[in-house]
Amino acid sequence: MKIDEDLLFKFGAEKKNYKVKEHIFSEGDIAQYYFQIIKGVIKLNHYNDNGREFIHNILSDKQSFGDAFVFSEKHYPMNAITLENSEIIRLPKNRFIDLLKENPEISLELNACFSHQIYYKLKMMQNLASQNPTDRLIGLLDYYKSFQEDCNSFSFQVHLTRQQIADLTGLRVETVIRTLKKMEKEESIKIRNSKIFY
DNA sequence: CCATTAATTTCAT
DNA sequence: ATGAAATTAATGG
Repeated sequence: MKIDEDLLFKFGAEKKNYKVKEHIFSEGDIAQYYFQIIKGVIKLNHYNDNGREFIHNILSDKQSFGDAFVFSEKHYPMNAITLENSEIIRLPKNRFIDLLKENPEISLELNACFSHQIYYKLKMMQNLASQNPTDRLIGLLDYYKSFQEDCNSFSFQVHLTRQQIADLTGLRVETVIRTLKKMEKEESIKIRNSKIFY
């Protein structure tokens, strides 16, 4: 989701700068803001009982996060942590709801975004249930490519490290490396200087 | 350069 | 086939 920044400010949003590795919110906090990235990269993650990290999503410029939680009184089930120094706009949730009431077209657009998110979350879930590492990777790549304009094959560079891909798919980094190589051989992806194109 | 981080390989299970 | 540990490559200051 992307809302015009001036409009957000008009409704009382504030801009905040975060250093790399800072928590924007943490698991257990109550959602009180709509967040949108002006510039930077953040990850939404969770640590399981063994201390292993699972990344729900990695987001960058012009993308929002945590939006789904402002409509309920739920606690966040995950952390939001910056991966780079980032500028982020935040709008208190009641003001955000005012904004939506006065701008029904944005409200509709938000529904479209939720729809997109739910669709891919569901697909990711199905892929994660698969034993086949290739399926999990393809699912992830499709998801990231879905934000991309250009749908030509190999036109999309994946800006994720091997480790991040592993944490997003529940695979080990070695498995990711081995599977990517196999996929390159099968020509479903291209790799140039370790950069992945899909 | 040196230090840090990421990618890949090795090796044991 | 998989993952921990070791090695090698790249990135950044």
